[in-house]
Amino acid sequence: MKDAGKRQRIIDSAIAVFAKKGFYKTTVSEIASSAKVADGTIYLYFKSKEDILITLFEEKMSGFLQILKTELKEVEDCSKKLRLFILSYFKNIINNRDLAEVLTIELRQSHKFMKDYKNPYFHDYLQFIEGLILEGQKAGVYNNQLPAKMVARFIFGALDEITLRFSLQSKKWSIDDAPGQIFSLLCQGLCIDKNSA
Amino acid sequence: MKDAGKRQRIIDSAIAVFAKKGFYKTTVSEIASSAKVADGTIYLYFKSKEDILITLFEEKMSGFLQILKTELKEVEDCSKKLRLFILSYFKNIINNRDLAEVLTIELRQSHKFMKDYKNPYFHDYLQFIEGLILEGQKAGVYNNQLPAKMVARFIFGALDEITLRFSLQSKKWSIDDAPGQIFSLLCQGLCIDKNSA
DNA sequence: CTAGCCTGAATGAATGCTCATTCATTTTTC
DNA sequence: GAAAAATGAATGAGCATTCATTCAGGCTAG
Repeated sequence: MKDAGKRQRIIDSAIAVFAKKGFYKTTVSEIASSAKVADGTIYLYFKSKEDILITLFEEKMSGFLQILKTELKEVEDCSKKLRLFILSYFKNIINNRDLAEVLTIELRQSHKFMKDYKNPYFHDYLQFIEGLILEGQKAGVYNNQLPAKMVARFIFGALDEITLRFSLQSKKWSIDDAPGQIFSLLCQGLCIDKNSA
Repeated sequence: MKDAGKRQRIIDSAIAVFAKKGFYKTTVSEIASSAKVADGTIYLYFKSKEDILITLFEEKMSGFLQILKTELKEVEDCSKKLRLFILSYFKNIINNRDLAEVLTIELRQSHKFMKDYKNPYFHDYLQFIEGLILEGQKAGVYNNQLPAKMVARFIFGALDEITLRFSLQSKKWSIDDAPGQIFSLLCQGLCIDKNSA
């Protein structure tokens, strides 16, 4: 019988190596040796190198979305939800930096390197953010002049960039403060006086 | 004498093909045939396939920054500057979608696939945004609780994501409205009432 | 109980294909 | 008619994938 633990080891090793060298520069041998497995064994568990990446996307992104949904289930107030979302996002990214790097960097080219793979999980994830915005708009708390889809992209892009580069930066801002600052920037904007713009 | 026009054609073809297939999936032959040039000719103008990409970064990013700086030179008011920046960013991205795709997607992995290439031009670009923020903070218009470096990343990430995906999206929001909406979101935030957060 | 058998997971060397790069030759330029 | 520029077929390195072989442990017949 095939070994689920071995399969997991391959995925985890792939995440680490992809994060370090990028998808194209990592060789299947490297994943194999990092997972303490023979090269050929990889192909007992996955169809191809690309299949490892796709599987990884699906399992990890849906897992992440699951966590987010669970964590926000209790909360009622939409701004509290948004704040918690940002916090949770940060926490998860920081604790899985390799994964975050693989998901976001390779995601960007996914439509190019996997013909007709549409990243349904990424789509779900964006829809989740969009849902948060729509809710706030319906409640009359968020400005409903702003298209929710666009706001969702905006938030995703901003969070993605900030968390992705967090570690590489000469820490001019602190990880503990960042989520609060981002929430404030998002909700209240950059300007001190709302009428000054 | 080497032909500057031919060199340019190679760069432009590379942008188109990289955008379509990604750096790793494009072959030098494809660039060559798209530029109507023999494979070997590429190597008279560039050291390697990677060198094409690096050159492309340097020339295009510095050119883009140049344009931005020129366009903003006249403006005094920092919020007008920010608004114009967003507008100009959109305009340039929309008119050079292939380039934008190459710069941002491949940029994300550049530190992985080119050993020790540090993207100085990207850094300059971020510094430029940071400068806009600092200026506004000094003028007392922008909230100076927010670290300018972080805000710059935030803006870059948001704009990057939105413009990058603009064309691929089922246009739920319009290209003409987007820059204004983004400016508003950035300056005044998502919430209708500043004290509701 | 146990010797022989069977199954299928695991291995890693061998295969073969895909390009980046080179370079001997041809063409253009002045 | 040199020198420079361009060509594109040939080269060979790198690497995903395959597959003949090994091995472990469970099952059966006697």
